[in-house]
Amino acid sequence: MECKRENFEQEYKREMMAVQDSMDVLNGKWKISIISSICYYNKRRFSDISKDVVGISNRMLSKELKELEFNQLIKRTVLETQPITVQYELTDHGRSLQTIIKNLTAWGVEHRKKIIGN
Amino acid sequence: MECKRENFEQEYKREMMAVQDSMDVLNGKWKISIISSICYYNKRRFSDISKDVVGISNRMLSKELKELEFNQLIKRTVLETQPITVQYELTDHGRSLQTIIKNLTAWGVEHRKKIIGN
DNA sequence: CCGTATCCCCGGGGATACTG
DNA sequence: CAGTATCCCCGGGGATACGG
Repeated sequence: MECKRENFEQEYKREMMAVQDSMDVLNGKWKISIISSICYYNKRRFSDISKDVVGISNRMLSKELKELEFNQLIKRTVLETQPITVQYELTDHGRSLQTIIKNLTAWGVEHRKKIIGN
Repeated sequence: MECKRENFEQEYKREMMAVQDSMDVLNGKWKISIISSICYYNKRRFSDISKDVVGISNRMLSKELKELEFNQLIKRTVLETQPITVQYELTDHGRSLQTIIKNLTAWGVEHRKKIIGN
């Protein structure tokens, strides 16, 4: 009994930590939107993402993309066109967020219905 | 064809908006952790959550709880004990985040394996 | 086209102390 | 116990301009 309680607590601590790990990667005003954009189109260029994610500045897009690349969620490819273009795509690891994004989308729709109204 | 393209774009815009709606509610350093805590225990008091969510201050906990209540994710109940205690629990709407939290937990575990190491 | 460099500001959030 | 009230600071993030 006492033992079970301890396992319960430990298991809980682990889960909390895991959730935090996820949020650390996904936090920031734009991350999820950027991933969504790339995910939706499979491959997407800097300027395209910039248009998709309404309101984001070059500075922030660049910064967020770097972090996502650092966390191995996306892959950056320079295309030797003239002028140079850069393509971003999800890695397998990044693609594994698809379920979460879908759920967030669905939940957002429900939330709007219920709370935001209209 | 042209028409299909337009539908595609429109659908995409909608999904982006929905994701943003979700993130607007869930953003902030502590929200998901707080929800996780309440979700895991079903009912949870202020001081308990304060212990669960390591590092959070009274000020922030209070603020985040208010926002969650405003967005109808949690329900606040004052118990007429001596001294007064306050109980928080998820609403149906809040509980509908359970899937997302589970996915985030699972993803966090994978991410730690893959990137953070150990 | 794809960023970087600067400058600047606001508010998220920490620390601490205090009340019903 | 469950918050408020203050004070304060840092860095997230906007705007603009510039470089390869």
